[in-house]
Amino acid sequence: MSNIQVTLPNGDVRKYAEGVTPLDIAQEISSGLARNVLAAEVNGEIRDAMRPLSSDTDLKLLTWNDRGGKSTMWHSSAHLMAEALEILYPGIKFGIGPDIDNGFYYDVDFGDHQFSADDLEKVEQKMLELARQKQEYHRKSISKEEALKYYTAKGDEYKVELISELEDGTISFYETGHFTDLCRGPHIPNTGFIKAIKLTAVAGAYWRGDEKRKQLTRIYGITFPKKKELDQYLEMLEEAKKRDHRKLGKELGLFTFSEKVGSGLPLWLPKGAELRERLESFLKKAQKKSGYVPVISPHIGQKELYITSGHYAKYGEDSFQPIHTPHEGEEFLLKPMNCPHHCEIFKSSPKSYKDLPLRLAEFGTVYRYEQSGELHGLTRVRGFTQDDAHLFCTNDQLKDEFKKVIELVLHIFKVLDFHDFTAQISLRDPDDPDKYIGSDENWSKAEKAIIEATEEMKMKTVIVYGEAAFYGPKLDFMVHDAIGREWQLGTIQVDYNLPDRFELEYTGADNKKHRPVMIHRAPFGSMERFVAVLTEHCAGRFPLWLTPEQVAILPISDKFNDHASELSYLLENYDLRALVDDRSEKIGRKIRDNEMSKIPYMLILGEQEVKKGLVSVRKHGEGDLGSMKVEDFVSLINKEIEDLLRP
RNA sequence: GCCAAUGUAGCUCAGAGGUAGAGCACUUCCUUGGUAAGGAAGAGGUCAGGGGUUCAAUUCCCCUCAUUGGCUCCA
Repeated sequence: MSNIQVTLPNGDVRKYAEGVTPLDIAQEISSGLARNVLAAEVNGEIRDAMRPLSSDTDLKLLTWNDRGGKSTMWHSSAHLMAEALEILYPGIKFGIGPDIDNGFYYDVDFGDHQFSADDLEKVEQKMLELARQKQEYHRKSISKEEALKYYTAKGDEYKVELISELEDGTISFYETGHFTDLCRGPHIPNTGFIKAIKLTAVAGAYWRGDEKRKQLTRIYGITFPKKKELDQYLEMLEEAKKRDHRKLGKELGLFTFSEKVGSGLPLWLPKGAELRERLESFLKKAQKKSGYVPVISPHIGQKELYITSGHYAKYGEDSFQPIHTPHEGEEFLLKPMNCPHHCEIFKSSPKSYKDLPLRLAEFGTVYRYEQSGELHGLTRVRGFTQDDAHLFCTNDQLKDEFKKVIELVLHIFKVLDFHDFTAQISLRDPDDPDKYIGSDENWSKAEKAIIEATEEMKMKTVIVYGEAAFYGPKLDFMVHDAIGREWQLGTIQVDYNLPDRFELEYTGADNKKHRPVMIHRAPFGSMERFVAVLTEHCAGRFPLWLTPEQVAILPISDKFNDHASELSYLLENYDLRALVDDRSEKIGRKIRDNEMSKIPYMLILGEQEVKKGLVSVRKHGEGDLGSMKVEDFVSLINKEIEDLLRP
C-alpha cells in the first residue's frame, strides 16, 4: 500500500497509508475533533469525512463552525426528514431536498394527502427518533440504468426526470436506514450528530421552479448539534419578529395601508413622512455637494415615451394599464421609471461637452403593477419613490463618475450604520440573451466600466450573472437585516442603450456630435424599502437626527405642566423635536411608556429642577444621566447628532 | 399570478349554529405621585365584503377583497 501526503490548513504535512479517511486523521489529531467532524474539504471539494483518500491532498476538516460543515449537516437533515416522511406517509414521492442558508427543505408530492403545519411536530418526533439511532450515511455508486429502474419501480417520476438529465455513467446514492436517495453528497457520518430539530414551515413550491408544472409541498426545517443552539436560533427569530418593520411601522405611527386605497400603496403617516423628509434632505444635501441638480417630472407620460425607452415592450403587459384622455383617446402610462423623462430633459436644449457631466436628480414616484403575492410591507409595493438620478457624461468621464457615485453610496451606508453589505456586480445571463436590449459592444463597455471602477476602489465584490437590468449591468448594494436576509438597497447602473434609443447627443470639443453615456443610480433604492430596512436594522430606535420625537418632557406632576410647555418651546427654538407627556400619571409610568415608545431622551421636570433651573436627563436604554442645564443638554444632543452625521 | 393559512374593538388575541369577550390603548373622575405599569367608571365591533344553506349564520358552504408564509417575478 502506497503512502499519501496530507497537508492540513496550518501547513502541517502528514503521511498516511492510502485509503485513510479524514475521520481517521481527525481521530489521530484528537478524539474531541473526531466527534465533531461533519465533513472534509478535500482539495477544495467538500466530501464525506468517511470517504477514503487515494492521493496527496490538501485537507480541511469541517465542523459545525465551518459553513461547509453546516451545509453538510443540513443536507443530511433533509435526508433524515425524507426518511421520517416516508415512514409516516408511505408512497409519497420526492423532488429535491437541498440545504439552504438557514437549514434545508425537501419538496414532496403527498399525492391525495393534505399535509399541514400541524403535522410538523409528528415528523420532528420521528426524525429525533431516527437521529438517536445514529444511522450511518452510506454512499454507493450505481449505473444510470439501475438508478432509473429503481425509481421507475418506486413510481417517483421526479427522480426519474432528474436522473434522465444526468450524464451517463455512475450515479451516487446515499442510504440512511431504510431510505435511499439519489444524491451527490456529501453527508455527515451518521444521524447522531443531529441533536435538535425544528421544522419551520410548509409551503407550496413548483416542481423545478416552473409555474406551469405541478406544485409540490415544500417542508422547511433547521437542525443543530446542540439543543442550546436551536434555542438561540428561535430567540433570534423572535428578535426578528420584534424588529419587523410592519409591526414597528404600526407601533411608531410611521405608515399604514388601506384596503380602500389599494394593496401595495403605502400611506405615510405624519411621523413617517417627517422621517422620510429628513432622509431626503440628508441625501439632497450630499448630492448638492456632488454637483447634482434637481429636476421634477410628472407621474404619467405618453405610451410612446416608454415604447422608445423599451420599457413598454418589456414590462407593458405587467404594468398598470394605460390611461386614456377622454376625447382624443391618447394613451398615457403611470411612470414605472424616471429615466425616460430625464432623457427628454437632457434633450430639451443642445448640450456641449462643457455641460457634462450633467447630473439630474429627482425623488421620483413610480408605479409598477407587482404581482399580488409579491407585496410585502414597505419593501415591495406598487407605488414608491426612488431617490433617482441620471448622470449624463462622456466616455472619458464615466469611470470617475461611477467611482464618485460609489463614494456617495458608501458615505450614506456609513452614516446610517449599514456595515454589513455586499457589493454585487449584476451581469447578463449568458444563456438568455433575448432578455436584454442593446448591442454586445455597449454591454461589454458598460460591464468593463463597472468592474474597473470597483477594482480601482479596491472593493470586495461578487459577480452574479443574470441579475442585470434589461438595458445594462448594475452594481447593487445588498445589506443584511435582522434575520440575516439580504435586501437590495442602492444600485448604480451603466447604460449605453437609453442614450441610443433617445438619440441623445452633445457637441464635443471637436465640434462633432457625440453620444453621452448614462449612469442610473439610487443610493437608497426606494424610500419605502429603505425606511423598512432601516427600521429593522435599528429595531425602531432611529438615529437621533432621524427619529420622529427626540425628547419627551415629563413633568413630575400637573403643577409643572406649564414649565414643561415652556421648555418644549425652548427646545423647538433650538431645532429639537420635543413632546410633553402631561398625563396625570406617576413619573414611573411616564418613564415606562416613553421608554417603550423608543424616545431617545427624556427630561424630567419637578420641583428640584425648576428651582435650580436644571433638567434631569434620561437616555433610552441607559437610564438616568443626572441633571444639567438646558443649554448643556442641547449641546449634548447636538454633539451626538453631529457625530452621527460625520462618521 | 400560483399553493396554503388567516381576517372578531385602535392594538394583541379568546370564543361559539341561538345576533359577542379579555388585556392593553382611549374618555371621564379620583389621585399630584421623584426615575420602567396608582385606582374607579365608561365608551368602543354590520365578527373583511357579497352570496348561499338554515326557523336562525359572526360560526357551515361558495365567491371577492386583504394580510401572512412560500413559489414565480422585480425596469
